[in-house]
Amino acid sequence: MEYTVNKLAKLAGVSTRTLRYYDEIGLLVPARISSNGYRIYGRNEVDRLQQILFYRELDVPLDEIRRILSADDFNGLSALRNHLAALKSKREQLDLLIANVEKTIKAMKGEIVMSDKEKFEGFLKKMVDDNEQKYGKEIREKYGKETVDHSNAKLLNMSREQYAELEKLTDELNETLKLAVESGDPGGELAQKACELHKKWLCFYWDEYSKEAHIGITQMYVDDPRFAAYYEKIAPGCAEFLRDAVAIYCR
Amino acid sequence: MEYTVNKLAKLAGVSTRTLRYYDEIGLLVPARISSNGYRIYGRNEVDRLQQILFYRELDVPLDEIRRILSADDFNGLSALRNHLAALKSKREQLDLLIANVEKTIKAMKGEIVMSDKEKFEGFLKKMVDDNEQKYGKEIREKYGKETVDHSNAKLLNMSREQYAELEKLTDELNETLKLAVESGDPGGELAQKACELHKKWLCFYWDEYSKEAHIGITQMYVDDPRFAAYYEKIAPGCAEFLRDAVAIYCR
DNA sequence: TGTTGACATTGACGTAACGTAATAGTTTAT
DNA sequence: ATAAACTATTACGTTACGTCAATGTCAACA
Repeated sequence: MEYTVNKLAKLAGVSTRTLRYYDEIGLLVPARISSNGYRIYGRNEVDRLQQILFYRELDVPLDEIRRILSADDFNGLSALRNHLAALKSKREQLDLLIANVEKTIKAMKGEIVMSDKEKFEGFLKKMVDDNEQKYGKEIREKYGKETVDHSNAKLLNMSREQYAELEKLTDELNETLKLAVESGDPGGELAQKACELHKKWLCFYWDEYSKEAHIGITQMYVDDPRFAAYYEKIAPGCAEFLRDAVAIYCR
Repeated sequence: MEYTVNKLAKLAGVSTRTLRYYDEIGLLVPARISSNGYRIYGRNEVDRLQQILFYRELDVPLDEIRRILSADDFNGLSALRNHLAALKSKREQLDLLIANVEKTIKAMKGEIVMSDKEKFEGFLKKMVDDNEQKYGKEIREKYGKETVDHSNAKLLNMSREQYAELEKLTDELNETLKLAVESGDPGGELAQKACELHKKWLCFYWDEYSKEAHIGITQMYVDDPRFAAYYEKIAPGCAEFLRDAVAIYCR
């Protein structure tokens, strides 16, 4: 049950370079180093590598894979369930693409005419789907299936102008949020402006807005490392700040 | 029907940088450059971009996409059909992965026990599938469905030792081939050795060997740019050389 | 008319996830 | 004992862009 680099590499169908790289970035560290300096992998590493490859298959960056696998609350089983859901979602997306290609073939045979927009439909849906893949399950669990489906449906039905508007709103929100965090006061003017923008932003996805849901989702931004990471990129401590600000905003 | 970078980028869901990069590498050149130096894309470019994204979706390197799209015999319709087949093949692979994950979940719940080898089954099958994706259709068309299916089935059923043997044989074949090409004589000793190795190599995939099929497939190595590229990497003019050598070998 | 803001351009350097030598020590097989 | 097959580290190359930076252009508004 002990493998050297080559053995494990062949078993898993990856290169030895890959294994050394994973060691280098601390993603998959050998169980031990033998006296001659060779990397020795054991059962645990085999399992971990399997997990890694699963996520890699989904184009999850190695950085994030490490985070996922080392999350405090990491639970192999639930991670796999999530993974399974993601795979199925990917398959649905593939089905969309396949349908699009079939449609295109028909279009080329002159049977139908496709608009420029339609030509990229598979890819647009893919974007929605990526979103779904990342956050769908959690949101679904917390806010119910209909909310999410509705949200996606809304996104798909948006016109180009609406989409542009959403993009603009997003930028404005992020900018305001950044300044607000710098100001440091969750009850301040900037922060409350950010809350309002965030509410508007949410209403792009939601059909009905409630203060409880607003508070709930900002709490989730704090709890879920994926959301947290997103907001952390805007400003340090941003998720917490937004949660606190929204708590005041909704009072 | 005319788009500037930003317009086309938003339409297709890619970045403007991507479009400028595609221009830079000659993959998607604008229809014209307006007087102010702006890139202007038209209907043709929209279609071409759609094709590009299709292939990109399949992780085909941009280099190869360009080759595919610019092949002399390129036929949009048949390319799309090929693309469709590839997508469907990808979906099948996904199904395998999904099955594997489900199995893993069961294993984690203690219902079944998986061997180390089984743990990577989805990925091994993926390799077969990649092969299939690349060459499946052409071979299928020329040699019939059963030959290919059999070939894949054989590959999947191979034991680890057999697999190692195949790898070794492949290396030996490539090495001999390289030397043979350098010698320059298709009828020479080295070349004929290479032919024999190639025959052995083929027999790893085929159930029955025939001289005609051997000659046929080496001809295809010359005709099909994808195979040609593979052999070109071993030695310049390698595909042609092998074809000529095999013609002598089978006489 | 001047200025502003949203566009466009070309460099040019950064990045992720390895591939691919080059060089050198170790183990295994004949 | 010597070759073949493995291991190691170091280091530069590659693909497909992301991300500034510096600069130019265009439409609109005060």
